[in-house]
Amino acid sequence: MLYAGFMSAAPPSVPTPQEPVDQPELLQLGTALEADEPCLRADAARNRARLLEAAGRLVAERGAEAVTMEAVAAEACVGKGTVFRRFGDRTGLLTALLDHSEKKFQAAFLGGPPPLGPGAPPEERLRAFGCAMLRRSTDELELQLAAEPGASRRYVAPARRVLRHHIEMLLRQAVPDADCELLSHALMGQLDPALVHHLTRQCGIPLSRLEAAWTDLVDRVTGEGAARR
Amino acid sequence: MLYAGFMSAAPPSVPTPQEPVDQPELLQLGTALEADEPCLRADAARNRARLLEAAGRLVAERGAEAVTMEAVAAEACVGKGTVFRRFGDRTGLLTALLDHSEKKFQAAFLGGPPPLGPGAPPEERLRAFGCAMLRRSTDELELQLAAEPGASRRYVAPARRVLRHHIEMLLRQAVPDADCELLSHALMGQLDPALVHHLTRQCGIPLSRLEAAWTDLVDRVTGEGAARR
DNA sequence: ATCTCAACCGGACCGCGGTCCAGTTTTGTT
DNA sequence: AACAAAACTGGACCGCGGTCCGGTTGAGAT
Repeated sequence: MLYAGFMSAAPPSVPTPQEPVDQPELLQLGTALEADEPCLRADAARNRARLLEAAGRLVAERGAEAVTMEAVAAEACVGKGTVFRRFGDRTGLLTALLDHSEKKFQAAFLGGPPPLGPGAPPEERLRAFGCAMLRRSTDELELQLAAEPGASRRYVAPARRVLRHHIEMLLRQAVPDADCELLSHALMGQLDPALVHHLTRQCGIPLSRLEAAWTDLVDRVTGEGAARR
Repeated sequence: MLYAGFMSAAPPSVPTPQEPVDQPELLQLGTALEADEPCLRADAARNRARLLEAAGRLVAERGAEAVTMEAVAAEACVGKGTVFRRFGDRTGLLTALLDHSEKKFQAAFLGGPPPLGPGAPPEERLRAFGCAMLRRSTDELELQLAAEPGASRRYVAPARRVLRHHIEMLLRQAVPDADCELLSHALMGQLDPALVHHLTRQCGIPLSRLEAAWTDLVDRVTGEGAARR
């Protein structure tokens, strides 16, 4: 009765019981920090805990690459499907493993004491933020890397090396006193095809704006912009 | 020898008859541009051509994601093993597909006419280089993306978004007149865990240098460095 | 206590990337 | 022309990520 003449709106909408994958919800400043799982059934919550623990054990004992979905399932005495239902995919599982330190870090720069948290001038906060992230990266690096497929190969691709090297050379001419090798990586970041795809296709940003941002970045880095501003 | 130390430095080096995978050799300025394959046996060369052609056909007809190793092999009437022997892995195959335009691009900024090629001041060459790369990316984007596994997800990861957004906010305070959204991506590039791993673990660069480079980058971008230099 | 239904579970199943090796073809040598 | 070594070939095989679905179980309503 409820749905008399109502169905026309609903698309094909299979009776999928709504993706239950728990997103690592982006912080909720001020709310209780430990109310993680939305409203999980008892057994589901128990399995989730088991799975995370098992995954942690695996990465501790045999390295991050041993964290295979099947292995985790077996280690937790749980079906394979359960792992996927809970975490969506491998990346989701690894991300969940990182979630705790992630939240701590977010809390630190969002509400913690200066210079990381609010209260210091923005430039100083930026400097502190970068250093904090660098240190954090070196700690949980293995997981961080495993969570992103193909991450370890990215900076070894020959093509990329040539391009970066060219930027580095030009930088050496333009700003001889800088650490051009490292600086070139920052510039490369702005030209990453994946980024370009994301910005233009998914965010709808026109190419012209990307170009403008690039020239602006070059100006700032080479110090040419200082005169103009 | 060109690629010594590329693929994770062959460890125990089994009696494998030397990886015959043909690297997209990094440019050889001045040599013949069409002597691509090093010294391939006749049938091997023929199969290689067949494979590339088949792959091209597939990507043209059914998109880059249809370029499966098995599909390419079948389309070229060739065994699966042959594809892997020739190109190493999927990435290698896609890379080889991109190789032609890659070489053209390299030639353009290495030896072509200014402002891309030599002859113009470095700042101008940098600007031209970026714009050229941006345009190139938008063209062969699909392949470029497919060649790097997980590339399309990278910039959608929630954690990354939060971090980038924080940088963006700080930038807005520090340099209100800039395109902070785009600028933040460049800064993020310098903090990418994969990059940190590559620089510290594979290149042996100490963390302190990364930190120094980061603060220097912040100074340059916020214009604070101008006063200091 | 019982009923009902949505949520959950497990594991069979699929496709793909990647490896391996027995057999075949090419090339250089005598 | 005949031969041997080297290089190449193809397809069976493996492991893993991801999907699917029939059966089960927990939680609220009566």
